[in-house]
Amino acid sequence: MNSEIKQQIYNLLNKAGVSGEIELTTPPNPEMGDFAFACFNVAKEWKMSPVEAAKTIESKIKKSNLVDKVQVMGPYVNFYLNPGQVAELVIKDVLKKGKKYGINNSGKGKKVLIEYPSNNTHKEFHIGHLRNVCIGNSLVQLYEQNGYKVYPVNYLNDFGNHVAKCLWGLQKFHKDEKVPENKQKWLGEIYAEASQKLKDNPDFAPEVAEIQKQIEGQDSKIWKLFMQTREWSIDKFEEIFKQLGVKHVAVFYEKDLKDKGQGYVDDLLQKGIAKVGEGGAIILDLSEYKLDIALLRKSNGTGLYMTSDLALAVEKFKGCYADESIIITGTEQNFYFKQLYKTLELMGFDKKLTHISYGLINLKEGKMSSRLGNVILYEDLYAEVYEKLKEESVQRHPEWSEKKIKSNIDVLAMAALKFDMQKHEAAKNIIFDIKEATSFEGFSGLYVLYAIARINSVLNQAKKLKAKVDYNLLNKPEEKQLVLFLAKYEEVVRTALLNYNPSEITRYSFDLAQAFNDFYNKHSILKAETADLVATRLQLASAAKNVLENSLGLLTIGTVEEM
RNA sequence: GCCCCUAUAGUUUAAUGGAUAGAAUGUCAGGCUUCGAACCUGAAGAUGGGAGUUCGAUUCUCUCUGGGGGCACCA
Repeated sequence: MNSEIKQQIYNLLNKAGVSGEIELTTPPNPEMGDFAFACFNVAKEWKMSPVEAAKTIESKIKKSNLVDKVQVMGPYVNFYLNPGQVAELVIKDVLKKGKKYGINNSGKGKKVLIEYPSNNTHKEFHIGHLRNVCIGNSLVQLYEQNGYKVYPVNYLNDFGNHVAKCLWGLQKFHKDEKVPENKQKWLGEIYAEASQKLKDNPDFAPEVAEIQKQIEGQDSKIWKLFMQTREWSIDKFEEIFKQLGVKHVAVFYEKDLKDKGQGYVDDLLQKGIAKVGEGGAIILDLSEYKLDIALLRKSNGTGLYMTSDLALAVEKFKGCYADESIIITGTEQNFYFKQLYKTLELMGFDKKLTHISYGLINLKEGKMSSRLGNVILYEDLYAEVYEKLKEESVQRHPEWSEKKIKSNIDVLAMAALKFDMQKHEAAKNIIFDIKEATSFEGFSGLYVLYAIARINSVLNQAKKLKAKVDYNLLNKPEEKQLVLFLAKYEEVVRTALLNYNPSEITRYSFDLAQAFNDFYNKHSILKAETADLVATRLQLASAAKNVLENSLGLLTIGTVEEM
């Protein structure tokens, strides 16, 4: 809620004898008031029943300009705000602050590294990576807009076992094939195929291990192929990142970190923290922290993900002076990251490390895995959404040029996808239904964009007229609800950042669009009864547009004039 | 086998221990000579089972059942 409103209600409660931290809630129904103070805690303090406490507060409270009425309902003290007063306060604030409305300065002077999506070369970029990027993009925005200095970085794993598998498959089954146009996709498919073959026939394992050794040893037999295929992958990723609006300030590659990581493993071994385990592998016994045993190096001497991750943690902080490093991965790596962070701690590494994880995307048909064939590739998904939107747009706007249609859909398709990826809390597994994602009805990015397009249409049709803005005219329930929604935005931004949870913004932007549509359908803006009311409602509409755009901006979703 | 996460309308989901569990979609019934119907209004529809803590539990604890993930050479 708007801090000014909050402060005024706090003051009233303080004067009525309530001390300490005050929390206000929203009553279940607007007829029961706009804000509520629950008296359970204060009742304990005053040694009376919550109902008595509420009555005591009511009798001591004085009304103000802003607060029209105070009414007790059971253990709650409910506040009714004056519609004109609250409208003036909120709308003026929104229009004055513009793009800066809703954000705060909580991050001033703080620096944060955000690492995402840290995907693998030689594999597909699928819908799970899309979810990662969407969450990462939004976190970058949330931090940046709230005053933090943000360093978005990426870590491409170009040197792991998956590369060996892919190159093995390529050499064994696709050696003389003509390389298709979409090379990255081709490599991804070969990787998936190789994984499957290896699973079906474990006898191939030594061949893959040999290739892994060749790669790590920069053997000339494989190095050229490795570097070339690596580049194919990276080029495509860069293209995708550009389209999604990701701006990494630095990219780290496992290729460059593995040796350093091996050095840290040697150190740990020398210090007696790590030891030689079964079969000669280097391990770290973390069982006293209930983290089992971490494997730092394979028995054949080659590295693992952990090996390079030790070096990455250190290298990331060089060149930027961040206080904290955030990394975004799937929840399946939760345990691994606990092990990694504990290992770093034992190494003496003392930076703040935060692991944000997001749930798996399950398809209606079953689990998503890049090892199996049932993946939805980002490119395919985008193409499908794009086509569907194009069909709709051409139908609605036959007079639009192809160029205009394209530039419009570029924005709409991205909005649809990014919104859909952030509908739910990051940590939750989600079930992805392509039909729903491409339906554009209800809880979708297009719904919000449509509300903005309608506001634009109204604003463009408004004629200059002699009229006086008078916020007291905004006395309809739908107008007041819309105003209260606008006021709530600050708090939504604050908690979304606190919980690392952009989905709170997503939901808010939809709720706000809904509140506007409700108002729009019941009351005419341009044909309102008086010129003054027209002018005032235009202000309300502008404010709604402003906050809708701000909230979508945090989700890195752009908007269109018309659609 | 051990550890972690999770269970809310037909489906996808929301709810710092607090008021009548909120949406979307689907179904049914309505609304464009009225600022853009990719919209709006209305109806029916949910907390997996059992115990416990509490004035009060979707929320905390235990247990059972179901789902997901992880657990030494994958990432």
